[in-house]
Amino acid sequence: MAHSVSSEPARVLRQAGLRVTPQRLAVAREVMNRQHPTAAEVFEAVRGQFPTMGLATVYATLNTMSRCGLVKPLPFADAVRFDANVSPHANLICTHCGRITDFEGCIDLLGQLRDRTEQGAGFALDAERLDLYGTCSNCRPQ
Amino acid sequence: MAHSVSSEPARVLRQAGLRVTPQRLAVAREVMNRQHPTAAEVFEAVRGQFPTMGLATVYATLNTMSRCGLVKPLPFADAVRFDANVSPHANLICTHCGRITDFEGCIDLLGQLRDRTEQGAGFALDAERLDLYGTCSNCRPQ
DNA sequence: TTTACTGCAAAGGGTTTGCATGAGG
DNA sequence: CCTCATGCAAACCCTTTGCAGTAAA
Repeated sequence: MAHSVSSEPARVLRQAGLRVTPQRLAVAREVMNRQHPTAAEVFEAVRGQFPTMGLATVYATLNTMSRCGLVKPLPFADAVRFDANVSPHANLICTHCGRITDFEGCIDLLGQLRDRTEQGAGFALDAERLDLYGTCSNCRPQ
Repeated sequence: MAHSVSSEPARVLRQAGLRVTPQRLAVAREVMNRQHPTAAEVFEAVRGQFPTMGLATVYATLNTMSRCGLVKPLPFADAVRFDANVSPHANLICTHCGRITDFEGCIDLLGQLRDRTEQGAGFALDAERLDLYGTCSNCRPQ
């Protein structure tokens, strides 16, 4: 890779036409490095570097990034989580430890889904949210 | 069918071990007859029959039904919607008219998903939420 | 310099809670 | 009868809004 890992968020922000502020960089870094964090979790992680930063700024940044397609908001019962992976995939949600991991091994099935809804219901598929609830490998008996 | 349509909700409630009150019957009827309503929508529909009924009672009933597996809560950005169809299916969400319709023609794909997550990530799938965003047949140009 | 982001406080809105009353089994 | 549902109001908490100050480009 030509760029350092730490420059990735800056590049992504700039490319979307957004102003690159230190606060935004921190938020972008956290949302990209963590697994589907909430705004509060990003806030907690970021306030160490910017003690004066407000939760409203975190929301503003995450909403701006959502509007630009850089992250995808996932409403859950307790709060909205933000997914930095905006390409088609499934979210594996462990009901024991709560961890959410991306699963890419089903992109072809999402393609089939597109055909099915098109032919079966005349529905033109644009995007999808696929949450799979169950038990992850760490939480299984063996 | 042996039972009248109107007795369905009562039977479902009783079978789950829940007390059958007139208010609960009304809530159960609405959530089963409507397409993924919010608590507020159920409340609006039910208050015609029970003017003294409170929104808190609607929430209490829907949460009780959720706990018993009679409905499935679907958190969205604006509010939680309740799905009376608890068997595996996809929710077709039209981004133009907002209508949400069930799509059952993908149960086999959900089965494949189970195998994929099992073999690909050691993940034991229990339940899923599949929301498909797009344009429904009514909203398409022909 | 211009435009947009930050930060703080207050408001908004969906959902829950507490408690007294009332009804189902 | 005993337990649980109802109804009302207030509280909760996540999220948004308004606005003055400030920094990116």
